[in-house]
Amino acid sequence: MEVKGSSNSNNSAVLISHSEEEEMMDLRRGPWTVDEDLTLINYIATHGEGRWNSLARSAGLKRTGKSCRLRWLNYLRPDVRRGNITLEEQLLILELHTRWGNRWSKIAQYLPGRTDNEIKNYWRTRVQKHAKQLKCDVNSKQFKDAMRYLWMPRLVERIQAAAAASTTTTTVVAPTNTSINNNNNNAYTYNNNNLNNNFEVHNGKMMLTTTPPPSVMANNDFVGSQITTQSYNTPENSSTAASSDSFGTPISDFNDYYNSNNINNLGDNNFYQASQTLFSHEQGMDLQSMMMVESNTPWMQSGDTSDNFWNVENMLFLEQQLMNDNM
DNA sequence: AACGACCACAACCGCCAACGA
DNA sequence: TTCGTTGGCGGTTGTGGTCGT
Repeated sequence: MEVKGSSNSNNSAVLISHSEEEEMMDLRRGPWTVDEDLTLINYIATHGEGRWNSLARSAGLKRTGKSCRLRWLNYLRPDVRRGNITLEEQLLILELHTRWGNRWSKIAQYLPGRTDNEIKNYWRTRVQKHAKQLKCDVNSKQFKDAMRYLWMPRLVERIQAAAAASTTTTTVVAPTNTSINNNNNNAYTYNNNNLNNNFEVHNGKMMLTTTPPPSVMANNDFVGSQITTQSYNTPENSSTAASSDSFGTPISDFNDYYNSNNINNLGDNNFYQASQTLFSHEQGMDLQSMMMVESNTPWMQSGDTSDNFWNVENMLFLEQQLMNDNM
């Protein structure tokens, strides 16, 4: 596995002096080297973390305390989970972002092993990209509606499908009228208002439950002896049966968003059709006009168009969803 | 093969709040 | 109360990899 940002075994981290202090101390900047990583890991294993400025000096690292802290928290910590954002995690991110906005650290608290930086990057590179493609603001109601009524049900559907493929007992319900109960630091319960099904996410794994969620470890104290090797980018937990990226990949993946049987009866539509329709609705167009506009829009005519059909029933359904949402 | 565009993500920056002297 | 230090947060940038032409 590659080591992004720290794979430079040739000590190629740039020596750049930005401030006088840095110049005096000959502080390093840029990618961390393996040696630096090992130094930091070993020092923390022995002395613990905190007091990062003095830690950096004591460890002999020519880095700012801030840089050490970030390197540790975002990359070197043993409980950092690396690899693809799973479907469950995507769902959580979407849900939590609708609640808290760009409170990345807060969101990260609910995704064990994921860092705020990782979630932030995920949001910026993938979610915002699609908002841009839809020519709307990522914080707009339209986009949030698209997430809520299109992406999230689809995510649940895919999680359900994946779960069904691996087990035959898990049942997950669409979170179209959901609430999240923060039972503890790392577990959630999605309560569907219409049905009595709950699913919970524990340590990044979604499960149907009828019992209170188990307590999840609150702290990840790192206690141990000297570490001599580092398992970079271990894909542990990074890829499950449901770990494919439902909307992180290019448009083609979106296009099949509603091509399969859909719990919300929105089948036979691709994501962009649905989204664009949603936006048109928000802008006050009538359904017939929307259909005519949509059928002539370039994005509808390009790519996977075999299933491009946005029928009145589905649009009425979506409209009903919006009305319910506004009540 | 070469090149440019795009993507993903590590790392950095600036700001701010908390805290202790 | 003031000031310096520290840690945390959200935003931004830099860079290597990938993909399409």
